[in-house]
Amino acid sequence: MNGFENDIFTERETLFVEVILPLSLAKNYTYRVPFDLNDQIEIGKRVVVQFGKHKIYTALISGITTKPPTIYEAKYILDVIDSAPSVTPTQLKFWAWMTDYYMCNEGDVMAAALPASLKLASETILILREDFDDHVELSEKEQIIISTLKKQQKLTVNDVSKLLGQKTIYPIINNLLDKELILVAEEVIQKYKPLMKSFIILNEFYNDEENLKQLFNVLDRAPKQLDALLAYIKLNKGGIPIAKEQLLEESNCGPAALKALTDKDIFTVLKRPVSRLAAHDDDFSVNFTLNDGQQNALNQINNAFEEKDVVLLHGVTASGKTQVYIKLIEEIINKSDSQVLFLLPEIALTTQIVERIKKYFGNSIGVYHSKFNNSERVEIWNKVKHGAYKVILGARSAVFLPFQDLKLIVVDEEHEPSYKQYDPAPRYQARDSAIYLAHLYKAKVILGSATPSLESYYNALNGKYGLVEMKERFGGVQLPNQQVVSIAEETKKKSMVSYFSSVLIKDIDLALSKKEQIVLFQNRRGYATILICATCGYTPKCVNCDVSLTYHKSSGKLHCHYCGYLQSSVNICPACGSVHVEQKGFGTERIEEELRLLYPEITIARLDMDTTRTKNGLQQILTDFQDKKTDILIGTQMVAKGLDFDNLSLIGVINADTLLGYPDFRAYERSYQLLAQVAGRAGRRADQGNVCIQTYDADNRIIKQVVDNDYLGMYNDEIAEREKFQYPPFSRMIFISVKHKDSNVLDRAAANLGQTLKAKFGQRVLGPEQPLVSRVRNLYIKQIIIKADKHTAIQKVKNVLRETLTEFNATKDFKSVIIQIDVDPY
DNA sequence: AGCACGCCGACT
DNA sequence: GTCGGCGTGCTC
Repeated sequence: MNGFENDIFTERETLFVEVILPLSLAKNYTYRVPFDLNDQIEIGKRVVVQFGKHKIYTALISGITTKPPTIYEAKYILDVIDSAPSVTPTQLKFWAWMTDYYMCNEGDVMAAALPASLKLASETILILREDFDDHVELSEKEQIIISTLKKQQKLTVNDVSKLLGQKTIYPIINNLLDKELILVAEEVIQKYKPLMKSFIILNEFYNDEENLKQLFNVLDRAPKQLDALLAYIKLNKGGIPIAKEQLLEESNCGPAALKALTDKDIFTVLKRPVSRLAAHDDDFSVNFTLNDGQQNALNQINNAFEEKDVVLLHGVTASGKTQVYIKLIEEIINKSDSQVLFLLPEIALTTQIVERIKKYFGNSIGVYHSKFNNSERVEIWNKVKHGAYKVILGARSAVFLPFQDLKLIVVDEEHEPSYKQYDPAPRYQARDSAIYLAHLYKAKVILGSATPSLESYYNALNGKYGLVEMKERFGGVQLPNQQVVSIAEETKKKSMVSYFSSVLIKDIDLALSKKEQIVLFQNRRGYATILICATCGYTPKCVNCDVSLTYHKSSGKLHCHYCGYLQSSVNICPACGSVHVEQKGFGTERIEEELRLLYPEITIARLDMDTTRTKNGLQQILTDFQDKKTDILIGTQMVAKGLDFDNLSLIGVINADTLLGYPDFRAYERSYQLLAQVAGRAGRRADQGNVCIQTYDADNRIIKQVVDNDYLGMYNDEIAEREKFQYPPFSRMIFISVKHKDSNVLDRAAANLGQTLKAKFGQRVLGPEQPLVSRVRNLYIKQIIIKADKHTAIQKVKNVLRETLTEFNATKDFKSVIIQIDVDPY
């Protein structure tokens, strides 16, 4: 073969691409490239492929090869969507790492990483054939479908299912296809549509002054149209089209006048895509100076970055960590044209801190979190990709953005549990993932917290991370005065009024008399009242899950907090017929009610999952509190995070025991963090604030440590416990959840898997054990834990585990057993 | 994920 | 018998 022939051969070479589908599939799939798309193929570009008989998906090219697959015939890709890769090679590396580290599928990561609008999917639709024969005999159901199609020309598969009220519909659809009455098509839903707005421009003809003068004369008798024209001339800057809204606002004419002018060809209307994202002010300016403590911290951070890639900034509440971050960010983006990622817990992103940072960085800042809709997310994605955003404030999913030149990642409140995604896969820790991401970009990471996670502090003390401490509160703000009230004692003295101790009541009265605001904290996620029959002890339970239902006053119904099951409340015990059905336990809703009885004239608001479900719910509650429309705010964990109010002087913790009693090795650490955080909200500016902690366990060391502000004491106690029982950071944990709808099958499966794993890892395997809630959504659950020794290569453990699970799932009896893996489950 | 195929109980 | 639900396997 000579070179010539070879050249021709390469030109017509058949290419195959390996693609990632946004589905939870164990492997990637190979498609064949039609010749005419050969030169468009590039890793990171999105392609349209058919997967299965009906569905069309957006897939991502992850590899290119010329070797055809041997055991099957590859399908052709249908199209290439992108002209330039949507996903960068660095992102793909990050995805691969996440897939491997968190033991999930690449498709899981893709599904989580790409904004929904970048993933098109198809929907099967039915349409009536033009040549269809009206005389064919039809069954009743077929009749329904056909007559509906005559009325509305297309139906989705889902519509048909609803129309007939049954799940199995494909046989019916197939019959209709056979009878040549309908066609099915795949309609690809293009999810991202740029937002189009109307712009107005004056016909060129009137650029000539003489013509314009004439126009004025003509319009003399149409004052509204004249107004519109004058407004146009006023706004006009060198013939750039003017937004219709702006023109309407400036003139006092209505749309009718504009329409008249357009009809006369004096104005032309142009449709143009505009950004959905609100524009901010001009360029940024960081115009404050750090105090000595902050400047010192900044210098130390910069010094530490010389040797370490990660620095932990441990600063007490109100020490002004944010100012330090801002200076640090400013230095970075001034020095080079690079990017900074600023991670925050979800909840903090809707509050003041964002406004504060926006103030400094203006237009070059982007915000990314779950409350944004899809189209907004794509716009942010693109702006990050093109480098228009220098600073990105985001919740955990912001680690997936297509950064160009990332130089720094700030992880604020690094101890926050919300950095961990629990469901669905990828079950990733955004803080830990950010550290790997930074490594890929050769960027630095700063972890900040007033109460660092034990892992991070341990890493810092052991030299893996740099450590910078800020011990002074900003502007000499005093620590709040914290008091612990024993509920047990007050109950004995009969001085409790409902859930409130005499001490707390006194504090509330005092604050109210001074017109200061109050936050009451109750760590029960919104709802907690369960019903119990006083006669027989019966408690209504969820039909799908092994949990008691909780009573919601607002809906008057019983809710399952795990699967969303709803049923009406009971007045008569279904088990024994007794009418003595009582409420037990208390959540924020109950506290609110009791408080209203005590303080009927006071404005009370509630902040929890129930009241913040809507897009603006949270913001509204916070704004009202800020504007002092609310006197008392009752809330769950949410109140602990990122809130910063001038006039807040009292924080009451209704019951600290619910935190401490949690059966988890991290319960004490979490309790400390939460209580310290809550306390830190009191009196950030004004005089010394007050914190009142009610508890049955007044001697608990964690409560003492919170009151004494003794982080180090807490750390030392806890780290000793962790070492003793070989919990992280002295080991690595992998949780394996085994689920099945049959509890007997589950028991055997879990026991079998536990045994197999014990044979390979010995003592490091714990369980199978029954979790707290042993049935969710009709699936029984057991848990196996692997505590991998810190010194053994975790990679090896994972490899063995992977093999074991593949083998396990191939076992005949256990095929339908669902296995979920959670690496670093905290 | 979502569809086909095959098995099995319930209902005409 | 037949219809429809449900479990299982497969998709390049």
